[in-house]
Amino acid sequence: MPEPTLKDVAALAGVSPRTVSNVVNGYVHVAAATRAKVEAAIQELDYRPNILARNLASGRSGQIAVVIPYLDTPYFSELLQAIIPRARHRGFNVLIDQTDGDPAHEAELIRRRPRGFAYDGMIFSPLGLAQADLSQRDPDLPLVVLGERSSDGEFDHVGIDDVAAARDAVDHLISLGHRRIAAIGDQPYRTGEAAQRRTAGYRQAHEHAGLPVDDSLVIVTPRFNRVDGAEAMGHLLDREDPPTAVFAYSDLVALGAIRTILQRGLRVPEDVAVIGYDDIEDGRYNTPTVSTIAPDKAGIAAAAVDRLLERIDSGNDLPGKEIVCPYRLVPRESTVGPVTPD
Amino acid sequence: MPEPTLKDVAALAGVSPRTVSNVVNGYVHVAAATRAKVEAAIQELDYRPNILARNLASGRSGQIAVVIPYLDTPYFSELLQAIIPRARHRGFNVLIDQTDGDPAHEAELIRRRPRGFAYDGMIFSPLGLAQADLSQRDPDLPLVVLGERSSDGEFDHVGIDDVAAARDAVDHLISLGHRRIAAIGDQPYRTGEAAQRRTAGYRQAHEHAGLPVDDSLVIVTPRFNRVDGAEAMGHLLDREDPPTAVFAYSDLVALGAIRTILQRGLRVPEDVAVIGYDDIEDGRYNTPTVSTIAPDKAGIAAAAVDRLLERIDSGNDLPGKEIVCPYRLVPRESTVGPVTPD
DNA sequence: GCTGCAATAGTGAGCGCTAACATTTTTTCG
DNA sequence: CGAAAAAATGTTAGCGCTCACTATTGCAGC
Repeated sequence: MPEPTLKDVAALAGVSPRTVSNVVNGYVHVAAATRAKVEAAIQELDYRPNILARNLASGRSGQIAVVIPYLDTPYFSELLQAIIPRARHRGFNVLIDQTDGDPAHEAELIRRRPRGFAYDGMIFSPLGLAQADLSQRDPDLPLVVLGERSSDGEFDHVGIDDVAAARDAVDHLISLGHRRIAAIGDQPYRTGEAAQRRTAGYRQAHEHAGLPVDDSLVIVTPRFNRVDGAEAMGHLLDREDPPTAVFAYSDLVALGAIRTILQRGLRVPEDVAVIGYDDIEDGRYNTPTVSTIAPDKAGIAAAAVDRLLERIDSGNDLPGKEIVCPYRLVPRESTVGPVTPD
Repeated sequence: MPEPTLKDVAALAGVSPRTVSNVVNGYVHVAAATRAKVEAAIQELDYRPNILARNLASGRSGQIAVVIPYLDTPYFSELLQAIIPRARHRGFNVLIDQTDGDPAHEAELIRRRPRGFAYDGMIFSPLGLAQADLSQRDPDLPLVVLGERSSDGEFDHVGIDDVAAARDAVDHLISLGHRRIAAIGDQPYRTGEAAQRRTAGYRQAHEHAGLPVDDSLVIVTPRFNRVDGAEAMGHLLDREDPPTAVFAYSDLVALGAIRTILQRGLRVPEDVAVIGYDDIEDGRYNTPTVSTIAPDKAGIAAAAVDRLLERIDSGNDLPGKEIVCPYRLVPRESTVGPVTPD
């Protein structure tokens, strides 16, 4: 037997299809008695609306795309874990697309809706694309950009104040008495805007404290992962004048750096203090636990989803909006040492 | 201006909508000249088919759901990385659903297509559900089950021979001279079928070698992660007669165990040899690198996707099929020590 | 030259729902 | 108490595509 349709329900309940549709979609102006009648019919037939038909009729797919560089990088997977329930709650399903940071792929995704995919809007966390590349986008695609850049009002953007966060991280190290502080993760090239903001914060913290910046302590890494952190830390420790503290541009970098420090028989934080960025779960369970900048991931996810749906509802004719979410500095063992819990 | 439709293209090309549809969908019987004409019109109008309309007309969503317990567990994320391109290549988009192993959620997903989601079939990797629970499924949902169980011909199942794989892992340790071998990860309860298969392999290997099994060396853990591995290893090392080798039921467990061993000042593999299961990337880059059972993830992904699409195409009236994929034993440093590359 | 079968193209009926518009019933209030 | 506003429901035309069914053409075989 074929699936029951809305018409079947209407016939059984003795009302019009329109009324059934109203009930199914929670429209307000339905008399209680009518609603009960319709719901009984729905129960009896085990009716479920055909989503495909609804999509065509409404012109909506009920899906949003979330485009991130890496699915298995903790920061992104944790962010995704926050985005999905938020979207679900609002009646939208999430399509995930991983770009590997490939600039061509990223550019293509915002330039033109790919064939065979149905989504009503996109949350996009670019990696291989510079600020400027984002203007070449499909103006009809409702878009919210995540991450470290500013939108200049051209599009919606959700993120934290990275420069301030980086400055806070380095301030924390300075306040602990450190004077030779390395930075691991700079990317002084076109698409390294995120890294450059952290470097800017690093410099600001030094300036505020009246400390000189030793440029040789700012280490460039191609990515923000464990291996990069471990290698960079190795080079730093090979120097005659190694730093006493490290600001790592991600928790993964921090974890890699800590591992190298420990492998050399040195202690964290006694010999070298380390602070990371992102507040990923691995850092919270590491030995030592990793001090970090904790962006409000739930807040970012909620803001991004809500803004995107607002934009979709509006027919995509809203001006670009800059949404700045809070972050917290979370001191843990890797900077302040073991804390005895009460 | 509204999006161009198939009709617009047909008008411009001077053919019928049907012919345009044929061209778009790569139907064979289209004269080359006609095809060229239509393609030119498509180009000119920048036409893209409306997926929503196609879905309704064809009764297909072009999407499949992949249901896994955890998105950020390396084994699953790596498997997903293999499934997605395979499905894409075949013209299907992948919807990801994470269950956290929640039995109720898992049961619900296979019992009844949730409202608001469109997919034509499901690849399902159950965690909180026992074999028996799978029979309570929606018979109309094209389903392929992944992981460690057998289907008994009731549904399609793709996996490796876990009992044999576990046996091989333990054989490997035995062949290296180990006689006291622990197993970390047993789950002797209803939903622990996967773990129980590995324990069976562990026992078989002992039997074949004529070794007695010391049941106190079979450690139960609630999950297969680093923390569980680290804790279990701690208990084992606290014993008066610690094992000289460990078969960990996942690479994460192995990584946790290795960490505990190293923290105690012992060496791997000289003091304790460790072999894992899954062949995740973390294990390949760990120090020491982790010996493991490497399931053919690409093969599993391909088999699962292909079988599911076959089932969808057939209208879901295929008998259940058991697909067994190959695996490899990969000896690395954690059992055989450093290997000098040529 | 005629039949018959491929190859090629056209016609039109939906797919099951939404939503604009229309209609009827109920409520509000001077 | 009657007019107007609000609530409740009905009517119906699509949404843009696919696909079963038809109609036309080309050409081999006799």
